[in-house]
Amino acid sequence: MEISSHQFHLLQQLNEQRRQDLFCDCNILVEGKVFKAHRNVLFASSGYFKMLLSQSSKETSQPTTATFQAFSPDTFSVILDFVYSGKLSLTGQNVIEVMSAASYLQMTDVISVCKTFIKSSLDISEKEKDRYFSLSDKDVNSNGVERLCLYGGASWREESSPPHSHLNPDQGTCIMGGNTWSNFSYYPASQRNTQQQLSKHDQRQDSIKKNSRHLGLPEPSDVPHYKSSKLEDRASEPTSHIPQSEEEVQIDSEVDSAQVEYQYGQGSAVMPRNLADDLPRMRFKCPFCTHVVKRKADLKRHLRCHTGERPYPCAACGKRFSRLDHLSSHFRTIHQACKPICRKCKRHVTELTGQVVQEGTRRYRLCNECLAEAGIDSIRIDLDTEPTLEFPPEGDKDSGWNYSEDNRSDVEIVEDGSTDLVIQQVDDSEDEAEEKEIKPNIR
DNA sequence: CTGGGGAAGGGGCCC
DNA sequence: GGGGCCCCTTCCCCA
Repeated sequence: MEISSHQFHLLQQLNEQRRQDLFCDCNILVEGKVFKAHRNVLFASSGYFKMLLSQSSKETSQPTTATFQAFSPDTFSVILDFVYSGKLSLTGQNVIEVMSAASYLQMTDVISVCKTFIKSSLDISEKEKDRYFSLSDKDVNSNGVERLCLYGGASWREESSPPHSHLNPDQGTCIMGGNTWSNFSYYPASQRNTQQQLSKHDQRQDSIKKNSRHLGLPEPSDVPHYKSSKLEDRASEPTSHIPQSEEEVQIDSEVDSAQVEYQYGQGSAVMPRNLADDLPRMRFKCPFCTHVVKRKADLKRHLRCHTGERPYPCAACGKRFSRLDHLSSHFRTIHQACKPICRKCKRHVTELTGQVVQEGTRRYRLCNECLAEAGIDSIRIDLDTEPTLEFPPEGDKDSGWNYSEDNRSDVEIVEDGSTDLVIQQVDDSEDEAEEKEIKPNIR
C-alpha cells in the first residue's frame, strides 16, 4: 500500500529541518549570504551539487561549503525553496536569472519550467486571459504588490493545493497548479546598454568558473546555459517603474509605439486598431522589451537575446551562437578563410599569389610576399592527406557537432573545394604553446 | 588617447 | 517556420 502524501511530508520535514538549521551539513555562500542545506537533498536535486558532493563525499565529517557569485542570493533562495518544497516562485523579474542559475546548477526541470514561463508569455490566448484577468484584478493589485507565479510539483501539489489558480490579495501571490499560469510581471524596456549587462554577466560567469576551479569541478556544460542579461538589469530597477499588470504592458506598448492604439489580434500579435481595416499586417510584441516584430519567427529569434540561449555551437572552436547565420558567418570568416584578401597588405590574392595560413582554428590568407616576411611558409600541408572540415548539417544543433572543450583538440581543418584552401591539420595538443599566443576568439 | 579594422550580434526581409 | 542575406551598431584589439 502506498501513502501518496509520504513524499510531501518527508520533504516538508526536511524543509523544516533546514529552517531550524538541523542536520544541515552543507553551506552555500552566495554573494556573502550563507544558505544552509542538506547534502542529500542538494545531491538529489542538482547535477552541479551531485558532482561537487560526490567529489567531497569522503570528507563527510566536515560541512561542505560552496561559493557562488554568478547569481544573487534572492535567486538562489528561489531555487533552494523549490528544492525543498517543489514550488518555484517565478516572476517576470527573476525568471531569466533563475533560469541562468538553474542552468549552471544543472537543474533541467527548473530550466524547463522557466522556458515554459517565457514561452507562455507569447501565447495570445493566455495573453487575452491575462488581459481579462488583469483588468478584473486591477483593483486587487492596485496597491503595487508584485504578484508571483508559483509552479508546483505535480504530484505533491495535487495533495497540497487544488489545481486551479487563485489570487492571494494579501501577499499579491498567484498560486498555480500544473503548468498553467496567467499573470506575468513585465518591465519596461531599459535604455541601458545591453552589452554592458552582458559583460557584467560574463564577469559573473568568470567568477563562477573560478569557483569551479577552486572546487576542482568541471564547468557545467551538459545543459545549455542561459544568460541573464537585460532582465537581470531590469530586476534591479526601481519597482515603481514596473507595470503591475498586462494592462499596463499594453499601455506601455501604446506609448512606445508613437501613440498608436493597439489591441490584441489573432495569434500572439498586436495590431494597430486604427489601421486594422486597411493594413492587415500583424505585429508581435516582445514580452521583455518594447520591441515589436512582424513575424512570430522573428520574435522567437529576438527572444534569444533575452534568454541568452545559444543553440548553435561552432564545430571548430566551440563558440556558441544564437543564430545559425551568425555561426555560418563566423565559420566562414574564421575557419574557412573565404576572403581572397591578404590579411596583412589587403591585396587580392589567388591560390597562385597567396596561401591560407592557419593559427589555431583561425584561418586567413596571406600573399606570398607577406608570407615570406612573416617566415611562416612552413605551415603548408599536403592537401591530399587532409579530410574536410565541413559546415555541420542542418537540424543537428546540439547533437552531432556540439563541440565541447574536451574534444576541441585534434581539429582537422582542410581545404574547402570551393575556395581552394591550403590544407592544415591542427593538433592543439602539440601546438598548445603556439595556441596560447593567439588570443581565443571567445569574448 | 585615438582611429581603423575585424568580429559579433541584432533587426528587416526575402526565399 | 526556417534559412539565409544584407545592413547597421557595438565592442574589442591593435597600431
